[in-house]
Amino acid sequence: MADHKKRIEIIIRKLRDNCYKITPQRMAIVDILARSEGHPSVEDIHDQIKKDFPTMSLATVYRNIVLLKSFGEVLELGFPDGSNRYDGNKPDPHPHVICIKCKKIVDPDLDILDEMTKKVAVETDFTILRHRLDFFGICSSCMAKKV
Amino acid sequence: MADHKKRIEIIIRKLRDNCYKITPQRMAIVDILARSEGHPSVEDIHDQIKKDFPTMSLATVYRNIVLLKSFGEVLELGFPDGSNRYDGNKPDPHPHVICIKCKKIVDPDLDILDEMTKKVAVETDFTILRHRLDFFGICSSCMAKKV
DNA sequence: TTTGCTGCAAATAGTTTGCAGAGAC
DNA sequence: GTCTCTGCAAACTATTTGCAGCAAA
Repeated sequence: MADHKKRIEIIIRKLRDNCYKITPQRMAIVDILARSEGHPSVEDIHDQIKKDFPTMSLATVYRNIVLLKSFGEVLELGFPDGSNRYDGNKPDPHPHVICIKCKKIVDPDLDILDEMTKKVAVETDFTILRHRLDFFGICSSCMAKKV
Repeated sequence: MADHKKRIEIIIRKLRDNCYKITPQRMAIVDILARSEGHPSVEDIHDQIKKDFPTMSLATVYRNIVLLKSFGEVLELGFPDGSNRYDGNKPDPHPHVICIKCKKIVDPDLDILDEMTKKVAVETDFTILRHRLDFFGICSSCMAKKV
């Protein structure tokens, strides 16, 4: 079974288990988030769904994202400039590499991060629960364009 | 000379060099940011200055922070929950360890970060310009309180 | 004196909420 | 049939902006 199909099943089960209803709008949002290779924004999700549900309201997108976040099934990526992007495919915190030109977001593999977390815990005497690591730069295709 | 005094001098020189006026309100903001051990928010800065300038407006704080950011003399730490904190003492990007209980922010030493940045650049084929690394956890004193 | 700065208030953008009707179960 | 969900519009919060008077240089 395709990866995103599994994610959709997991999310639906969580919704049912917690007595939430499966509405077409909610399903459409879950569907986009579960695929979410591109880390869509609320606007992206809303725009995409409006093709099928012209009356879909932004409030519904926001409400469902809050709900899915509360289950830990969506990762919210808030950026300093105020923009928010979402990942419902890999909802656990992981590093991101962000192109400041085209806004593309890539997920790198970084095995040293766990080791680093331990070092930080020792040094600061904190109990570390989670982290957030973003690299900002320019991707190779934007670099080639030299815009 | 104390560290923050140097920072204040550096910032004042930049302002003068760029023909910006040195007003009492601006100085008060620079002063707080240059000390900024605690990574204050705009509200923090505003509240603190209102003791001396009861008419100080939030708009002035925002405007001056924008100005200082444009010189690279203040680091803005925007968080996913929408809150913003500022560091005018160490304005270059550096990792933070944040207590989710008392909101204290500590700066750890992390020398592996440069190495990690290089690895990411190779792996993703990005030109990395800057990064943002935050660890979220509970500090030892909040841990002891067990609230 | 000149020009930029401040304080106020209004505008803005992103997100949340109240309410009445629609729809899932 | 019950109770949650949705869509709409209004509310809200953090930040920005227009303007007239004020003050640094």
